[in-house]
Amino acid sequence: MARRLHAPMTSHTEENYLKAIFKLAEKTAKAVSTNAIAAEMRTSAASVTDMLKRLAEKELIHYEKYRGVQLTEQGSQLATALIRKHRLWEVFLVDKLGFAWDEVHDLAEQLEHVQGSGLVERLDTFLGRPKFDPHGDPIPDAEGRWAFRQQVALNTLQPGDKGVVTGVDEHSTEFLQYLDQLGLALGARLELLERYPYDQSVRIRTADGRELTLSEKVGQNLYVKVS
Amino acid sequence: MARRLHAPMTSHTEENYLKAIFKLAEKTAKAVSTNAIAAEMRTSAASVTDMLKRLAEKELIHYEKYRGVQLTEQGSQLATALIRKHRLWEVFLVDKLGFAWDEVHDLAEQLEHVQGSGLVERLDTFLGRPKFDPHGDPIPDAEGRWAFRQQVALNTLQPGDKGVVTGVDEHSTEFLQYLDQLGLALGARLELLERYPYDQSVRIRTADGRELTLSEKVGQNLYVKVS
DNA sequence: TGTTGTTTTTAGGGTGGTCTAAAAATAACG
DNA sequence: CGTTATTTTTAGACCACCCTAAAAACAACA
Ligand SMILES: [Mn+2]
Ligand SMILES: [Mn+2]
Ligand SMILES: [Mn+2]
Ligand SMILES: [Mn+2]
Repeated sequence: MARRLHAPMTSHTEENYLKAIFKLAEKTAKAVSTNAIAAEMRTSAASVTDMLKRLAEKELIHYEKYRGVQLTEQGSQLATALIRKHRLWEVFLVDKLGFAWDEVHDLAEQLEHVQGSGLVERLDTFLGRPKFDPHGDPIPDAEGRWAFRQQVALNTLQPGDKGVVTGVDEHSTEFLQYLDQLGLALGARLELLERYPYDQSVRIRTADGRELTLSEKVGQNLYVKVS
Repeated sequence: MARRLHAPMTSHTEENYLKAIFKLAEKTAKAVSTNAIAAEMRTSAASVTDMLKRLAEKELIHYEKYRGVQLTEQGSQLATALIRKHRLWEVFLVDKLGFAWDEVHDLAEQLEHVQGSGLVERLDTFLGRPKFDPHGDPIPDAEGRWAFRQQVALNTLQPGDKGVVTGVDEHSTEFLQYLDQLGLALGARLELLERYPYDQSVRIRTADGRELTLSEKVGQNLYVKVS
């Protein structure tokens, strides 16, 4: 292709890989494995190896055969910028265009790759410099700094504890729509009434007085700030 | 590639070709030539021939070797939808994010390819269903219908004629910034004072009383609605 | 420590998109 | 109408990204 003139330095695909590696590195602390990336990207391990060579060539990751990968400073910055864009666009889609929180991921997945000077900062300003996206995930600022939110999984609360829903661990449409159905949106206040050790489910009361029983799965995937 | 599951039916590249063909077909009425497309896309004629085969295969164009191409109904609809998206995003960038009218083309060129059900219609609603983009170009509606605007090139006016700037034929940064410098934005009122046959330049008076002499080039590229 | 099972890489190939150079078809003109 | 100039297509190659199947490396464990 002779490296097209104004073509961006990193392709959509490369960016998606970087984001996946960043995400995996967050959870594991150790070097990220080829298989983990393949699972995250829903692609083959062979394709991943292929891409890892390219990313290493561009010095976006540290890569040693069979030893897994880590993002370089540059790669990390790129991934952070991408997450910033992704989450800002999600805020736009929900706050300005009126999409539901379970509808925006795929669109943001595309919008995050739009390149152009000033776009992100203008978008940020337009949205009122939000610190969290529609799923409660933090939005890094222009310098890559992350806001920290004091939150725990719902099923770590004890009976009598009160809290506010601040985020979700899962982002699937099924889970988010189920929460909608239960009337549990971001910001919802609740009190934990009882814990059932048998199946790790919990009983809660919402701000409007409804009592709900939530499975272990829901309790793990819902984050709350204890108040 | 085994036709990836959720991959869109048409690639970014194919969409850009369709748009280029649509644009060229508008001006020429005859079948669009390979060379014209190559020039418009800034690519080689060989690459164009290659792509024409693919587009014909997908029945987006009618293509006969050496005979040029025409969009099929389907291709035409796709191109129209793309132009709609492009221009709506331009409105967004200017009206909502505060970009200047000469800065938005490249960004819209990327944003127009974002796919997702409901996005365009929600964007349209959010923007107040605009009928024209920041350059005065008409935005087709969801059914592909175009608004018609009664406008002529500035240099067709006669002394004494008054008008309002409604659009531009050229979209280059240089031209648009020159207009900014002259204080000639969309909606600017003006009166043609005199025509100079020697070099086809014209003298005008703006709403705020300034008198300007505009070259033939500017006179050709500025559209006005006579009032 | 050798064998087995898992992970990762290589080998080989495919598609979409690009290019240059050469061949073929069409258009222009004397 | 034949020759020349132009346009268009083919030939052949390259890169990014993907795949499957086989080989190689590593990890686990008896
Ligand atoms: Mn993405
Ligand atoms: Mn999110
Ligand atoms: Mn485009
Ligand atoms: Mn425009």
